[in-house]
Amino acid sequence: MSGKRSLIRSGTTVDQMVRAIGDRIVTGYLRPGEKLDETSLAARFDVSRTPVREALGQLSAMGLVERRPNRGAIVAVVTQEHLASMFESMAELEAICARFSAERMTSSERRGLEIEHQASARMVQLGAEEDYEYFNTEFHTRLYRGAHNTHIHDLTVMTRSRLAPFRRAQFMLPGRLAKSWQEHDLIVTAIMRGDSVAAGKAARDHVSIVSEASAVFATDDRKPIRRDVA
Amino acid sequence: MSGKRSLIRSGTTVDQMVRAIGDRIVTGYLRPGEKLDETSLAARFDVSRTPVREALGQLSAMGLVERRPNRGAIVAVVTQEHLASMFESMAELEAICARFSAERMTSSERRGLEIEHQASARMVQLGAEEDYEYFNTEFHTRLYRGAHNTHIHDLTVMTRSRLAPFRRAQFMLPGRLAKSWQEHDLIVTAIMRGDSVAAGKAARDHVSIVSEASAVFATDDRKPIRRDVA
DNA sequence: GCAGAGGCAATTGCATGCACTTTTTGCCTT
DNA sequence: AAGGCAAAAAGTGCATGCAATTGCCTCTGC
Repeated sequence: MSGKRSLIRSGTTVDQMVRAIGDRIVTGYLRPGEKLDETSLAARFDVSRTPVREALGQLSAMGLVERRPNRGAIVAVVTQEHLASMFESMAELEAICARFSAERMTSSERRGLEIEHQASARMVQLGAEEDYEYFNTEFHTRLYRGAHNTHIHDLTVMTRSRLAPFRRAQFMLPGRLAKSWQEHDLIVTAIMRGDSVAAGKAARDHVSIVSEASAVFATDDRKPIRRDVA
Repeated sequence: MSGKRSLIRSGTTVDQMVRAIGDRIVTGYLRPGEKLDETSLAARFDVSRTPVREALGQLSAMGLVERRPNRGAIVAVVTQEHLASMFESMAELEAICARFSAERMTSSERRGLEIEHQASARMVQLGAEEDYEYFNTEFHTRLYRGAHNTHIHDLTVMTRSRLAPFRRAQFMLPGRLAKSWQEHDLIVTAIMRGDSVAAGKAARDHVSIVSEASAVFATDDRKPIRRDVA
């Protein structure tokens, strides 16, 4: 290899590739269907093809990329039907997390959730979409952790990341911010009073609404797919 | 490479390795904590280290093996806590599948489920454990499919396979066969009358009981781990 | 006798090379 | 001019080789 591995953080080269490529997929920088050329990727990141290949294999196991034997890899393309199934699953998973959270969160976790949630109200007033999105992620992560079930946590995070590209622009919809906050409020309130059934229902409804909001963007099938890797 | 790839079926070599190693883990032939030596595995399957490495990477992404950078891979070792979380998740996932199945199964799917279920009664009478276990797998698979949600299906199958090593001997427990059948019967009945709530509850309870039965075997921490790969 | 340092064997991580498959391009035929 | 075929180009799949890291063993010093 020429010089020091400049960009990206530490870990083995393969891990770096998984993160680098995975991030680009999750953030929507690489679009579904886009071709992932081993040689180009290797050149782009200044490594040999071997770690790139391994990374693609792992991403394929995670469902983020699709591998066609002898025909290269592409960013996983999801059908409308599969997308719907993922959103529905997400709703159920979040419902479980919320339900468990209502039953199991420690008092300090409850406090943290409440505080963060109240703080986010400010973002709504200011219409600070980016900031709110950050809070939003935090909020949901708290629910996943609060469930005190590592496996559910993993499944949920995984599903969430696969949905990420399709949820990207949801807060652009007018009034979505305030509505989101109100939905969060229902969840928080239910969790606070330990009402697991209500918490589950509120969380499920929340995701369902996000799902519908996202469908708008999912259906506007965007331009022909072809962009440079870097 | 020396000759034709003899054993195992088709696909790329990496896929074969994933299946071969994954199967050995899922079936309990390779035990949690067991070291997975790249060179030995490569020699065992008569391939080079490259596909073995890739396979280990993918299995690691699936959670079946654990990779310690520069220190080799081992069969994923699950703590009691993580095991419990997986069983709990499994109960919830099965509950979802049963609930959706009650709502969505086509009449032909319902018919198939009922017929298969009734047929399995015979296995119980005969005490045919192996046969029943096969029917059992079929039964649950029908539930996963009946949910008509590919993502939930995938999550459930994945979780199930990770639990497989720990459920192996559950039917050895005396009377477990008959009890299992009765639990299935509750699920089937609920699905047949479209009672999604009852179906979900019955499925959750079913898994919970399996979980307890399995705990017996999970806790008897077995002999020191060291066995030949082949 | 034990703790720590140094060196050696074993194993992993990555790069490179070659064979095979797929895709493209250009020519020929109709 | 369009279709089809063939050869070449591109790209994937796997094997092999080498550098680097780890773990172990020994040897030394206390």
